[in-house]
Amino acid sequence: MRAATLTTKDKILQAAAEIAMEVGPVHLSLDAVARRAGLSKGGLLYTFPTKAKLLEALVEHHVAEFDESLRMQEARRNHKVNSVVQACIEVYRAEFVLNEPEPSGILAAIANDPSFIDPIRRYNKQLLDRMKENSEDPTMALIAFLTIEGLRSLKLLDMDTLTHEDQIAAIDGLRQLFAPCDPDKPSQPATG
Amino acid sequence: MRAATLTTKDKILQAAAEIAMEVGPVHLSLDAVARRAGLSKGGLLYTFPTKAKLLEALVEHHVAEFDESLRMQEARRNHKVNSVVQACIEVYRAEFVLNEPEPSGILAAIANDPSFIDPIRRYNKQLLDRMKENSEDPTMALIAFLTIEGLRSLKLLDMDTLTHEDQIAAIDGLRQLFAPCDPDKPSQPATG
DNA sequence: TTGACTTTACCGTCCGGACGGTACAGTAAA
DNA sequence: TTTACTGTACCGTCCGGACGGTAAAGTCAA
Repeated sequence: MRAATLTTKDKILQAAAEIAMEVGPVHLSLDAVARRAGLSKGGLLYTFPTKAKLLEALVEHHVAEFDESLRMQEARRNHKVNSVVQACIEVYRAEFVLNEPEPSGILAAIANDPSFIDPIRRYNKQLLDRMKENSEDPTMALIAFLTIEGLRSLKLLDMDTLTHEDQIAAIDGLRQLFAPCDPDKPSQPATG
Repeated sequence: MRAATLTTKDKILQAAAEIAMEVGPVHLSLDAVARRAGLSKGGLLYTFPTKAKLLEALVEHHVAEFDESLRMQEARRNHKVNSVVQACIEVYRAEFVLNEPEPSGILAAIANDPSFIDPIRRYNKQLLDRMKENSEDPTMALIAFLTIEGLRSLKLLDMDTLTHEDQIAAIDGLRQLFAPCDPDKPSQPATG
């Protein structure tokens, strides 16, 4: 487990996600992943003993990354009203601003076995509950959740339905809908 | 081409979509589809000469069905403001109320070849444009589009993140956000 | 209305290739 | 000496698709 350069595991995960997005999850072969990651098939099988383990890791990695970003955003908003929704918006916004192409590879996992989605299912359910609890208007929390889910799904499927400007407009629109309207915070925070 | 009972083509399409959702698009084999549809592999290949043609038909079918429903909903709302957004909401609502499980199979198509998504890409782009043009507030149109896209993606991935009540709440919430607030139409139409 | 022919809608078999996974010998750094 | 691989060779299975056949339904002239 090195830290300076990209871990072998990370290289493999990234390669797998890229290939899946390029040629489609069906044609995601271990041979191709190994080649793209710059190691042999033996080396790949050494790191991930089966294809299923690789796909599982893909999903785990995706959830873990999102959760980490979310908790960071939440931390700076001490459980105030709408803070979970706001944090979600900001996580998506940060991804978008950094222009992460995010070929997450979860599509590949699901395509191989629908049950790989279970962790995401659980995570999202829990996240939505927290959003609703923390919000003034549970229905608006739902809509916020779904809007972000919509944005994420478009990215997941590599759809350029929204232009860059549209995406900014959507994010800003969401932000305003859930902006803190307290007098002590007259406008949106410029924290990003 | 009979009309009384389900067409062979439709049976195949349905079988393919079902299998894809059950075992994952990767394991969608022509043999399995043929078996499920109640014919031989030869018969299947007679109807769809290649797997690609089958997947293409899956996507086409999906888009065509949605478009038909949408146009019907639009027809009863003569180009009034927000009518496109409203129509979209009602189409989703109708699907939901009828409890269509919609194993649409487009995931299978995309999984086999990402370029199969192109027709959907084009369709959605055009739809979003129409939504924005037809709406008072383009940003809110965006949010409506994304919310519905969120709902659709959850269904596409077979996610039960939202309970039945949540879905109703989300749809009703959307409806209210885009309800005609003209004096001549004081409340939501009960047309459903 | 019969016989000749075409079209439609399949069936069953087979083949080549791709893929997941195994086995194992070797190697270079730490 | 262990860890983290490389590289090669190979196995068994599955799958897409080609192909040859066939039974029934329709067409049409005599």
